[in-house]
Amino acid sequence: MENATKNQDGRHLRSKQTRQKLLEAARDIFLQEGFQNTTIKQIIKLANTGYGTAYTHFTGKDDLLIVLMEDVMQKFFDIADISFYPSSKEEARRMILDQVHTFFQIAESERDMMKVFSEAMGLSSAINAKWEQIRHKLIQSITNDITYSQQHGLARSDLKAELVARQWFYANEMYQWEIVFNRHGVSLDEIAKTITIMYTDALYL
Amino acid sequence: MENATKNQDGRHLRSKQTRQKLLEAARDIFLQEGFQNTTIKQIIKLANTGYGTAYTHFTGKDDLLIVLMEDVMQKFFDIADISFYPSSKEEARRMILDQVHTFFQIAESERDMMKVFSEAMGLSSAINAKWEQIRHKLIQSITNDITYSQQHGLARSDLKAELVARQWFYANEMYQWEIVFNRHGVSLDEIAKTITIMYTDALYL
DNA sequence: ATTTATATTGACATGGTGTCACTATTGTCA
DNA sequence: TGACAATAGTGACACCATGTCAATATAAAT
Repeated sequence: MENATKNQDGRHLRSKQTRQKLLEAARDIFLQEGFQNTTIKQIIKLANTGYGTAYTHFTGKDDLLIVLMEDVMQKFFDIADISFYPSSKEEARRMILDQVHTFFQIAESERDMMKVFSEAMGLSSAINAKWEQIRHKLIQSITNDITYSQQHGLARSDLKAELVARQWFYANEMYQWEIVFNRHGVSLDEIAKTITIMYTDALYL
Repeated sequence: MENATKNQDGRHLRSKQTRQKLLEAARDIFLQEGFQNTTIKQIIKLANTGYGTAYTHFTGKDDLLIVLMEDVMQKFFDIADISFYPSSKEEARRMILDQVHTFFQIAESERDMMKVFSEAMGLSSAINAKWEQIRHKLIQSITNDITYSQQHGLARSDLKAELVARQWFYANEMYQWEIVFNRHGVSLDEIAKTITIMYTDALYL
């Protein structure tokens, strides 16, 4: 009666275990094969379930990956929740630099999964929509930070906060992909520093 | 004898015509259906050729689109070739604003094709590589412009030109996609102005 | 023990792809 | 001109992944 979650069946338990097996198998295969090359067959084989089973728990490959994305997404959302109430340009710069570092470090630590996401974004509109959520939340958060700075006389007010926020976010996002794919000889640190200086020198008074 | 191009067969001519028919049909279908939903079947039907014919002229869907991309790519390359020798911050700002406008205007005028490219980039690594060429060329060009400005005492020299160039390009590219997909109420003009001001105020002395 | 509810299963229909052996067309040369 | 060569075009076919569904297995309830 108190057990509010659900009918605490053994059935339900079995179902949850199967689902979990599928998710873990999917993770392994995705990491090994990438999104495109992964087939349901491979996943159910590793998970040791029947073919149709995958479809009773998930709507398809996309859905499987989306669930796996959610962990990583949370890390990004956490960045948006960092408080931002600087009282000077210098303080703002320090705080922003920290955020950029955090952002880039997620890219590094989750590199392999991020590669899969990147591939899957182009292949699945559902996954794309999921990523769009991250974008939206982070841009929203940056917009708030800029607005705060403007209202407290720290930042120039002649530009629309949201337009500036997008510009800033895009630079971050794209550099993040560069880091994921190791496209650069330049250190993560120097990138963070450079883009932060450009941003804060343009925006803050 | 003088006809250096090739064996001036009627065969060769016929072949060229078939190829052209396929390209035109592909263009129509791509615009109508998008990349993913387009099938070779649809293309060859519209082009009035046999199924296998498409494969003798092109390696597949990707290849067809890549050839169609080349026209548009040229427009982007043209931007990179615009000369840039400003003698003051103000002049630099004007010139850069012009470039941004041009860049955005391509997005607008080629909107439908750009949408197809965008979709296809995620689906085909060959097409992705093609787009990467555009990125590379434009970033290279911006890097040169920054270096010139630094060497002539117009721009700060404490930042690596290439890092700044990437940051700038990414903002442009991402906003361009927004324009392509009409994601914004804000005018193209205000976007161009905002990002240019941010960029030049940060970089130029 | 019987019935009901839920979970699992794999065979099947579907649809697109790329290949390849074959046909058709055009050019060449004796 | 007729035979042969070279090139272009063709569509049937094998392949493979997907998602569905009717059937089956397992657990719960009575």
